Amino acid sequence: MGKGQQTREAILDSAAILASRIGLEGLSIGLLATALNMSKSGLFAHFGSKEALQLETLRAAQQRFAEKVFGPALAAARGEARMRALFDNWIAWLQDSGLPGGCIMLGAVAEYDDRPGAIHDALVAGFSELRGAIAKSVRIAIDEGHLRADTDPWQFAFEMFGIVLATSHDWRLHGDPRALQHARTAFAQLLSRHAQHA
Amino acid sequence: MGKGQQTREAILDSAAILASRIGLEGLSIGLLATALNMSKSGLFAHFGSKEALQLETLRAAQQRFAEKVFGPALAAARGEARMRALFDNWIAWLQDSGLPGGCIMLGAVAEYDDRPGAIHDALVAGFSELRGAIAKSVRIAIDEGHLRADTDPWQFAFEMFGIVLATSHDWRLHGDPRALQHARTAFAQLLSRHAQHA
DNA sequence: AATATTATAAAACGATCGTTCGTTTTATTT
DNA sequence: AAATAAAACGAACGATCGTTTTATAATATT
Repeated sequence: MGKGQQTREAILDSAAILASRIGLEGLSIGLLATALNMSKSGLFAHFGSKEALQLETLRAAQQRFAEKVFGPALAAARGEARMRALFDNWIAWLQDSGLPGGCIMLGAVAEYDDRPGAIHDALVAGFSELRGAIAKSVRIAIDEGHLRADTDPWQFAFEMFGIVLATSHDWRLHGDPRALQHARTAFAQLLSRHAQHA
Repeated sequence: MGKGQQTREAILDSAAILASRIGLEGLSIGLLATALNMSKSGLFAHFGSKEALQLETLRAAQQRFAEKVFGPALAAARGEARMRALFDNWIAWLQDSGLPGGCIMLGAVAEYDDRPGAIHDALVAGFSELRGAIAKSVRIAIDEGHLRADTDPWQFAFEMFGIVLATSHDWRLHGDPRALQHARTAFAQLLSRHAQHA
């Protein structure tokens, strides 16, 4: 790996920390350069525009989510076990994504849900893919006979997502540790509500 | 009402529109002044600081939420009917809060959940109060014999909040109208899961 | 070791930020 | 109608924003 690629990754690591705290929009090249003991222009040259830096930061966050949450869940057995793993990993991700300011993507949604552009598009694509992957895991659980056949995968994914969002809210805004128990309880009931009983 | 109060309210109306689109932080006095055909300094004098303007904008949004969502629900009969009214009003609020950029408070949470200060405190207070009010409405429904006695009001409020958050997400980021149906289905099942059967 | 390429730096750009300062215009009250 | 207070203005402040230009230092390639 060349020197350029090396600093580029260091920049993106630092950018993720900053973006998690102040958002993708608030991410400033000046602050980022100071944090890295670099010049603004030297840093800037790596990306060519702020939007490119934001996009790369977002892309890196999406990739890390895939690695830490989705990837490990694929190691679990098809069906209910995998869904439980996915949920557990996701909740763990909320508590510690390795960043001080919480999930970059959830933060970016609030900023860019109504601002057209490349970042908006990347968010839509990412969350659509995520929701689709959840729905798919539901379908697999149905096929495996773990969930009832009349379970609506999209409805299930919607409710699961809601549990995650509420957990994130309570955990981040209120620092409420009960959120984790609430989440576990809610998901257990969501699962049992659609469970295929023998 | 004096002239000052009059323009002050016009400013806050315009500020709500801007803040809903670009966030409380992105709310700029220059843009706001331009939108109102005022001078920056003239506008600024009404509040004395940007943070004061942000706080007033937030406070106005909280008040409008109370008027449009919570207040009307109190007109419904105690218990389940009131909870349904609250939920319906809330979902309607997500679709049209009168602002082009969605709920200001939900947006502000993403910006200020980890930034200490007066805005953070106002958000914590507001959402705590909201959650407490939901829990209270659950307790009333239990007392009225509509919900089972072993229903945990906080758990219920958590799940209800999650449904709202997921609805907001799908509606705003994806513009997905199915979100409304998903929300209704989820809430109906949440209610029936805790329903006290005769 | 010499050369070509890449990476970083320094300085400056115009724009906008929140804020302050006098001053002037507009309302309100006497 | 005169006196007073409130409100809005225009200009400027220092700071920071993203970006561009020009130049130097470090790295890779031959």
